[in-house]
Parts: sequence; C-alpha cells; structure tokens
Amino acid sequence: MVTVSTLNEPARAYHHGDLRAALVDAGLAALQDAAIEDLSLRQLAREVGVSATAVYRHFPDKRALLSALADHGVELLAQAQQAAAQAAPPEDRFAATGRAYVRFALANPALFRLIFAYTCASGETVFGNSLAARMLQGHAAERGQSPDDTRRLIVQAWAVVHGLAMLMLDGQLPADDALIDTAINSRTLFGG
Amino acid sequence: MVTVSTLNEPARAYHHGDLRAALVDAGLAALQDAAIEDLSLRQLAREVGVSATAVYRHFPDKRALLSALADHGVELLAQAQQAAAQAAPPEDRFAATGRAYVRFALANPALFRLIFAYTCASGETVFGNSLAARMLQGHAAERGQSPDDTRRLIVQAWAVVHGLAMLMLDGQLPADDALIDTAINSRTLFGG
DNA sequence: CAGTAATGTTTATGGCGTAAACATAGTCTC
DNA sequence: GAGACTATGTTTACGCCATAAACATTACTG
Repeated sequence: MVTVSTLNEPARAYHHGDLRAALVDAGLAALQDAAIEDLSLRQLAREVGVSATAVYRHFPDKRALLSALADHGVELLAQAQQAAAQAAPPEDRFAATGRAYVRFALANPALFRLIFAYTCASGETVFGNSLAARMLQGHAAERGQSPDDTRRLIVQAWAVVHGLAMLMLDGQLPADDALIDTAINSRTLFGG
Repeated sequence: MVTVSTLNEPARAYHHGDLRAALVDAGLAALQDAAIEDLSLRQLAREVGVSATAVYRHFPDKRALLSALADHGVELLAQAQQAAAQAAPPEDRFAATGRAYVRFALANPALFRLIFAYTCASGETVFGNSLAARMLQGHAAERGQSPDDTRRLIVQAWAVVHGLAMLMLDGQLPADDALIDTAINSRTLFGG
C-alpha cells in the first residue's frame, strides 16, 4: 500500500522512527517552561504526535522517562561546570565551578530539581563517578590539609552551592548574580 | 429528629465541628510518611470521614491546604531551632540552630520540602519576620565585621544548612548525624 | 517469503482536582 | 419560638491523568 506520501508533508508513518529520543527531547523542552509536576505523559505523546500509551513501549512508567531526563540533566550540568572551570584562571576554578552550578540551576530550574528528585531514587548519587565529582575532589584536595579535611571541604562546598541554588529557586533569596559571587567566595568561605 | 446518638459512638453529625483543623491535622499526619505529591484531597477527606468536596468549604483549592500545612511547618521548624539554641551554650548557639535546621529536615522530610515549595508562592520569604530570622541575624551580627559582612554570613550559613539538608533528603549525602556536625562547624566554616 | 519481535493504537479502569446544584443545620431577628 | 439567612455538608458530573490489556502494523530474521 501507500508507504510514503508523495507530497512534501511529514508523511506520518505508523512507526515513528525514534520515539524514545523524541520523547526525551520533548520532555527536556517542556521542562524549560513548566514545572516537573505539570509534565504529563499524555501531553508529551500529543506533542510528538503519537498515541497516549505509545510511551510505554520505551519506558516502563513515568518515573523511567523522568529518570532519563534527569540523566540528561546531570550531563548538561557537568558540561556547564567543566566549561566554567576551563574558562577560569587556575586559582579561581574551585569557585568558578560552584558559580556554574548555581547558574545552571537558575537557568534550568525544573531540570535541576529533576536531577535531585529522580537520580537518588536509582540508588546512585548524582556525582557518582562523574567529571564534576573528580573536579570537586581535585580542588578540595588542593586545599584540604588531610583526607578528613578534604572530605569536609567537599561536603561544605557542595552544600553551599546547592543550598544557594535551592533557596534562590524557591524564592527565598534573590536570584542575583552578585549574591552568587558574594556567597561563593573562597576567601571568606573556609577561611582561605 | 434524633440529633445525637445516645450510644458512646462518635455520633456522625452532618456538620463536622472543625473540619478545617481536622484536615490540617490529617495533612500533617499524612506528610509524616508520604511525599507531597502522594497527598490527595480525596484521601484526606476520606480519612476525616467527609465527602470529597467538603474540603472546598475551607480551602479554595489544594494549594491553599498545602500552604496551611507549610505555615504549620514553618512554626515547627522555628520552634525546633529555638529549643536547640536555648539548650546550647552561648558560643555554640549559631551552630546549634544550624544543626537543628538539618535535623528537622531529616525528621520531617515531606513537611520540610513543603515549606519551601509552598511558602515562596505567596511572595513571602520563609523567614520573613520569624523568630528564626531574628536569631540568625543576631548570631551573624556578632560575627560580622560590617553590615555587608553580616549579610554575607547569613546567606552562607543558611545556604550551608539548607544545602546539607536537601542533599541528605535527596540521598546525595548520607543522612548522618556525624556528618552534620562535621559540616556545620563554625571553626572551619567562615574562618572562625 | 513466512514468522516473529518491535512498535503503535484502541479501549478501559480507577484516581485525581474541581465546579455546580442541592441538603442540612446552626444562628440571628422579630 | 418561627422563619430566614448563612455556613457547612453531600451528590453528581467533567475532564485530566497514569497505566493495563488486547489488537494492529511494521520491521527484521531465517
């Protein structure tokens, strides 16, 4: 029978081609201007032009899709941090990755939240063996005077940037670039 | 007609008595072992023994109920912090309120999250004019060498405890009492 | 080219938030 | 006290959601 329309129209085939990737793309796009809880499988399916239940051929449930999106988010966050580190002078890299962390959160609120809402579930920690983790560890090791000291620095540094990001996202602190710079200041934080 | 059963039974009256308070109580109870997104108006109504839509006589919508719960949460958090401060020696009070903040989050995960998810929406900041805010400000002022310095200390201190709380709640850091003590240490944080 | 696995669709179920219309019971006035 | 008003419930209904089951179409593999 007719397989492909001879017109220039998109030619809706029965099979989508790469529905999984299309759903992930649509999901990431949706998260750019909607909160996590407003994201619905049916809506995504509609946007991609597929039936509501087609999603389940690629993801066992909604959680799985959100996890995939979260994984993507982790990648993007790591890239942002790496780029910031490379662009900064060596002595400022520790602080630069922190600033990048907060700025990423402010630029991608829903995605940032998703990362922490749906990565923990899989048992893995966000920075399991990621690039960001190694960077953080490296910078902390330069400053730490002992292994314990280094561990403490890592936790404190992560806590500061994460807390700053969350408080700004939740409207508790002004989402202000100057405030980020003030708060993430290795001279005043950690005494050095 | 028969108004009240002569038996010792609860005597289901048409009017509940104080449905609003009952719903808030049920909501707070539900948040003790369920996540925010699993909390449903219908379920609460069922638990209180009332029709699904009775809720709307006391709250315009679900948001409003959640906001009421969040307000309650803010109160409880402030109380926990105040109690911790009073129990600590003066020089340790700053850190003690911080530890109380994180411990409260770990003890009441859903409620803690709710505070920040549903207080920002009303435009107000969580610690608007609260006790906790004044305590934090007081302690920071003792340490800050200038108004700017004090402001910075407040932001950094809040960010550290909030970040620590969130990362632990999200399973990114072990929800460990020892780690709380290590991370919130005024000697290593803020250089003194 | 046949058969099977992969991928979509249709249909159905039960839960949800919420609006509208209706019922009951306290309260307030004469 | 009697009647009206208002507060507080209930019933019913709508449209959305996630998800399961059965069925349809296509792609792939021998």
